[in-house]
Amino acid sequence: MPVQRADARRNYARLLAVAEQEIAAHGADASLEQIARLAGVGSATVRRHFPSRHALLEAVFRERIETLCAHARNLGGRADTRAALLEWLSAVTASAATIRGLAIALTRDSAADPAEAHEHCASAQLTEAGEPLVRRATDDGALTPGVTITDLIMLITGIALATEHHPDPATEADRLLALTVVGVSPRQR
Amino acid sequence: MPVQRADARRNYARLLAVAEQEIAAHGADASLEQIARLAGVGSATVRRHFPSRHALLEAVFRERIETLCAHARNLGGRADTRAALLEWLSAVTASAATIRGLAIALTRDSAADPAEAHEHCASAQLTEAGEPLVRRATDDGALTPGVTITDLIMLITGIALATEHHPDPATEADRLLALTVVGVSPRQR
DNA sequence: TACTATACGGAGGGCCCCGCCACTTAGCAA
DNA sequence: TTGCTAAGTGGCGGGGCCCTCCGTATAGTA
Repeated sequence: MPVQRADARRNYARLLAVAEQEIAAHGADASLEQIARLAGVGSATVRRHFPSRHALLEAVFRERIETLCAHARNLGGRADTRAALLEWLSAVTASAATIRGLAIALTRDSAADPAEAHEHCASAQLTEAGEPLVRRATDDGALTPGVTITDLIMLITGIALATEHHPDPATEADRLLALTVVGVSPRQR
Repeated sequence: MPVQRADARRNYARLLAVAEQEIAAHGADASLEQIARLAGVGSATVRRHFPSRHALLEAVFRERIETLCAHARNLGGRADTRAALLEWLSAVTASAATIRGLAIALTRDSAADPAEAHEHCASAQLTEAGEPLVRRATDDGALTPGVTITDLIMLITGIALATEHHPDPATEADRLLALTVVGVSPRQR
């Protein structure tokens, strides 16, 4: 008994590819019907493979999220825990600011259907992957006490959302992240 | 020759009142038709008074923005320039996080029709009002060099957007603002 | 009171999301 | 190879929203 029929898998793959382009072109609320049209399938098929818009976003960004998680894991052994955390935060910021729709997806799955499988949603994955970096940095005294991984991810998604309409989102987002890291107030005392 | 007919003024006022409620209830992309229905006017009338959704948002938030600008002006005389700036930033954050749709409106008018009157748009007004506070704080060495009023407003709108779906947006936003002010890295040296 | 520019509302077209259901077809078994 | 069956598909209809156009009503004036 095949888990999924061959044509279904084919359609899934085509839809994912088309969706990626459409979302890159028109943002997180690209037309699902347009995606179906470009993929050469009926609109019901989109809905069958991706029950909600959020599910589609999740699927489209899955690889990218996993790459970021892997990056975090690779940085886990670094001696300089502060540098490791900052490098990862910078990478996440770059992705969130560059890949259209990602930031919105991250904010939205915080408040999606509560019944849904929230274990594997993008923001949960990122949180889980980044947590060790934060903990190690905190233990080293390289992080302001009380700062959590959730705080950091929220700040990053916020920065990405705010810079979305900027001429050069990536640069601006990185700039704002840098400000956030050192703080707006100059180091005193 | 009256600038505007009495019935037009009446409809404008009713629409504004209804729109405020609807936007508070359903966010920045509340249905314009629903607003028209609740106000008891045709949908074309909404469009006549507010050519774009952005124009409607601008009108709805106008008073609040002006209040914030007045607040900034009142703080202009404070001796403690750092405290003055921080108080204002906190006030802006509170508004952006509390009033649904305001943050989105702020990000959107950065990238609205370029031909439109961008002189009086909400973000421009806030920028203009906050600039003196930033300048004075910078002169006092109470602000990290290079930080502009534009940066700060972008950070605040970002924080507001990211905390929108949080159970307690106001508290969370204030918390993130505090982090941003002191910086994620602890003061060193 | 009569007139006119101003403002109004509804109809119609286009696009989209969503759910339903009859039909096709992939993959298995004889 | 040939049927069989359930998984998978696509189109259709309903409802909603946005937007534009155009005939009509009315506020304000002469």
